[in-house]
Amino acid sequence: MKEILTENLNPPQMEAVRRTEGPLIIFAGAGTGKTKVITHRIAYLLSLGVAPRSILAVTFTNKAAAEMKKRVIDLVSQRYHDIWISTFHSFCAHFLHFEASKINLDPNFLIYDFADQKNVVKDCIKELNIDEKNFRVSTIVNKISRAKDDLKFPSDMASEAEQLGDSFGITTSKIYELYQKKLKKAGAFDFGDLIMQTVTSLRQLPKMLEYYQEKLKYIMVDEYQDTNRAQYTLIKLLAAKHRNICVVGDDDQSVYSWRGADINNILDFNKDYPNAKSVKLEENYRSTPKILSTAYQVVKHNNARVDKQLWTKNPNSGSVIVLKAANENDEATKVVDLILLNAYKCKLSNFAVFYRTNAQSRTFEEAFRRVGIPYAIIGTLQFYERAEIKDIIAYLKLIHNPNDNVSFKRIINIPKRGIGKTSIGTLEKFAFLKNISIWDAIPFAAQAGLTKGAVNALNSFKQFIKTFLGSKDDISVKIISEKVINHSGYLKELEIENTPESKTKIENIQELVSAIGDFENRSPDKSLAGYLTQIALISDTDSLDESKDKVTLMTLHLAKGLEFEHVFICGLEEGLFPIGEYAFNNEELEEERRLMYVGMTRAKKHLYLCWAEERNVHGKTRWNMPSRFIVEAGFNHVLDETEQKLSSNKKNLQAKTFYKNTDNDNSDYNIAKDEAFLNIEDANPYKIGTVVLHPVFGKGKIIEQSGTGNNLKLIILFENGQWKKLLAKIANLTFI
DNA sequence: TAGCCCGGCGTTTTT
DNA sequence: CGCCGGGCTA
Repeated sequence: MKEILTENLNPPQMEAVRRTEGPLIIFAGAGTGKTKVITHRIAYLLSLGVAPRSILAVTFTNKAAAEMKKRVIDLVSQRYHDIWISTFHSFCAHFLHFEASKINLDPNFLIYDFADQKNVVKDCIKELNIDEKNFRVSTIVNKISRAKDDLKFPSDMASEAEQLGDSFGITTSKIYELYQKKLKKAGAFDFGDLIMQTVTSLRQLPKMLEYYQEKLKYIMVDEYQDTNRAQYTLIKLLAAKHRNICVVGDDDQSVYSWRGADINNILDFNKDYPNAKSVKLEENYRSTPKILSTAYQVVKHNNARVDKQLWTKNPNSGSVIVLKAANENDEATKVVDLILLNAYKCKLSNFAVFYRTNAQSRTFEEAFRRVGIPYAIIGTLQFYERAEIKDIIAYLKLIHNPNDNVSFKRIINIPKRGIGKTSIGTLEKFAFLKNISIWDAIPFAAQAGLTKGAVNALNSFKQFIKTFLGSKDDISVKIISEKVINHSGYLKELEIENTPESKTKIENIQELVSAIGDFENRSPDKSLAGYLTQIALISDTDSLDESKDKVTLMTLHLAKGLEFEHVFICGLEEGLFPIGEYAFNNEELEEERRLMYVGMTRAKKHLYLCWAEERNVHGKTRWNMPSRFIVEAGFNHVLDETEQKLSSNKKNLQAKTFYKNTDNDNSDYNIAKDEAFLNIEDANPYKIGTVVLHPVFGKGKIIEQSGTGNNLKLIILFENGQWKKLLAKIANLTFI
């Protein structure tokens, strides 16, 4: 058994599997068989006689957890199904649920998602009379979430802000404090709370901590580079006794710092565990040598990284190509053309288009529609984020817990019951003063001054919800949901609307009902509470349905972990990718670069780097320089040629559409002539060579101009070596 | 109360 | 340009 488990592994993989005792860090580069190592390691532990219940493996996504579970079970036998393989969040949710009585908690807690959080923060801002203009709701939610990622309580945020004299932080800490009170009242945790509360409880209850430390003898963490402070602390606490902690990750693929992930957790692993063994998996089974070396050229520009270089036995075929477009439509057209050119030899599901921002997807969507190529946009609006789904879920949440004000407010007037903003505002204020939930305030609606119509509507709504309250634990979630949909008037309103949109909504609701049916067939805990917990923790990024033959479109962030024959990385322009208007700080730039690296290493055979000279952003045209990442990838001539073109200013300078990096296929794709830069003589003060002062970028020299009048565009080389394309009219330049 | 209009704003989002 | 949210009006 032990031999069988390790015989298909390469030497470092084998070492990683066999090193079961003591701290171990596995640097697992893209496509190096990371999941294989983790699953084999679990199987190997079991073969050594380790009890399944002593093993904990944590991942970030449900998809990864499911995949891991499946592969472990494939390797060993079914009877080992009770190994704890789950996401951080579901581990903590289970922990809190299980230990609820010991930590003085209602085990039926709700889990609030981002939208719920925003609603609560909105209420807090109103209640505290804070000027909404200066405190944007999503900014506050993010700040609160970051604080939780760092295990900071409102008081911590307050004292930190006071020390810095940061008035924004002080106000945010007040919002945070009230926010926590509201969540507590509603019996809800947000995602950050799940982790933070678990850590806090374990810290406060040494006996309980000891129990878990003893129980979980072997701990594995996947995607360790993406852990935040709270997750890091959780693992450190749990592993402190046996110290059999194995972390797997790739610092080069750390792209979530903006969500609290700290790349130093992986880079400093050896500081936390000085005797840690380190294994590097560098043999790549996915990509061609060309792709790997090109990706390495880019990522090696980063300083904050452990040096490692992927290599492969794969044959040197395929290509890495730069694709230059005149504008975003041209970019999409060229991508579509190339897919059509190559589609005869492979399936559409072998193609993926990556972009930095969701807004870029529209152009591609239009282009794909135009030629009738099936496509799937991943991640724009997830199933459980759709309004109609959230509405039905809100009904279920309210049935589960009528004190859930967020859900109450969401559906009180959906379908329309004639209870508008004013009524609900009045009732809410009343509830607030009496320190009760809105639900409990309904009997006082008339007293609170609501109109007769509103009072009646509220009462019949209450009656409707009440019909479920007594029996919610006895009838199935599916039946509850069907009753809600049919008897609340929700479905009827959609049917009457009878638009394409409303029809889609009805379909989605039907899909939800069948998903609930699935839940009841699968889940051991079939209660309404169990269902709500489950859906709160799942997203459907795994809705990537590989059975359908479609081109995949997604942001680079979502691409991590996936692979495709043909990968198009689009919008490779300064300011878009790397993103940002002004100069980066180096950390941010390095993260952008890692994102580029992630994108590039998704490609198995063909990698296309696309950029457009001109792009419509927020309704305005922007002129972009090619991304430094294209240059770093070794295509210096893209920049050289652009600069040359800018400085020589010759009409009809010939520009090759593709800059080939291999001698292989696609050489038949034709070269487009480019006339983007015309030589316009024009009486204006912005002569080429003039030195100007820009309020943000400082001193610079005009090296190019195009357009006339209001449309006069200048390309200015600034002192720090950056060049920017600016519209003369709005650039606010002064002559010096 | 509900629907319309206008102004502001505009990365990425595993749970 | 297109979305969202707030405020105004029928």
